[in-house]
Amino acid sequence: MGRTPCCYADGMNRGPWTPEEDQKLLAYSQQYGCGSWRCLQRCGKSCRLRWNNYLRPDIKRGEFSLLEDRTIIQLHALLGNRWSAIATHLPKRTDNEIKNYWNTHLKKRLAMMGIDPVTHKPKGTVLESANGDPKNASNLSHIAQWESTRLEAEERLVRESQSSAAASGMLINQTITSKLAPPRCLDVLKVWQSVMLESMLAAGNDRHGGGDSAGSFLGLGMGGNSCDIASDQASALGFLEINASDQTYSNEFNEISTMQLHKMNLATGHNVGDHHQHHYADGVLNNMGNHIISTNSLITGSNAGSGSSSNAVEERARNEKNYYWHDIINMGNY
DNA sequence: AATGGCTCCAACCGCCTGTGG
DNA sequence: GCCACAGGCGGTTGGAGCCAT
Repeated sequence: MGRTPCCYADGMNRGPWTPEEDQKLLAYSQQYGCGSWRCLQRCGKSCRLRWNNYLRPDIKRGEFSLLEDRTIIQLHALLGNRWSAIATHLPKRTDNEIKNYWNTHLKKRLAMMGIDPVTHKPKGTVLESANGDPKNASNLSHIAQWESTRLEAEERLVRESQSSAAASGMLINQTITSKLAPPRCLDVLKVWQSVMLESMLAAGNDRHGGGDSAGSFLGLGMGGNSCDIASDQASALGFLEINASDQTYSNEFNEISTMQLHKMNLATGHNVGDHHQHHYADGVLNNMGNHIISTNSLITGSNAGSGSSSNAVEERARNEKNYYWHDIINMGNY
């Protein structure tokens, strides 16, 4: 069943591209633009692939930097194998290149660290660890809740990006505009931010009404009565602020922060003072880091400070895993 | 020099979605 | 609503190049 692939049509070339074909494709794209790939003696798919992965003028080739490595790992932890989405956050890298790099390098590196490259969790410890232990089961429940929230946020992101693209006419000649435009702002962080905002608002309401909050399940440390809601908002902003140390993203972070600040003020009627931001950012990150790291420790069976482990190798492996989770949490901080 | 194993990556394949008739 | 088609995306593959034996 199914149609015969267009590449099998009579007279269509297949296989590696020749320099002559590349020249023709370049000339064609310069003359007619990108978006219609029915040219040469190649199927449109093949032309698009060749252009996007090889001929495009703004492609950066060669070794991946440490920053790029970490960004890929962190985005993969959040997005999974959604290479095109990951590629939008790595200027000048193609989804195909990132996918290849992941499969040939990063996957192995994570495996060597004892981390499952699919789930980004320590290998062979998460599922077995519940074992009826209520503490571990509770942590698994936290992970599941977080995962569920993440998926919902991603869905929302996709819907928003599709509608905004359609509204602004971006669908016309989408390929070239998306390739030549500056890197889009860190959608993942925006999603994260929105999740945190919702969590904070829920926490704020709970503070008045009592009960468990979404914020507390995320380990944001918002349960204290001494925190006011504006401070909590500032903490979310601060999360972005301190992640903006990389110059590449700092302008976008500032833009996002400003927008989010405005959004929060509108939503709550409170003003979020700048002086709050860094202070609470540290708190949020520490709380998040401690929460997930402590969760990780629990899951892997380690017990920080217990002194029960005399094995230095195991200790180092645990530390590496903790740093790994810190990297995930500090996404964009490099 | 020949050979076999391994790595890397460009290109292909199959599925899905959007669009227009 | 249905169909045909093009484009997008993620998974997979084939072959070139490298290296050890």
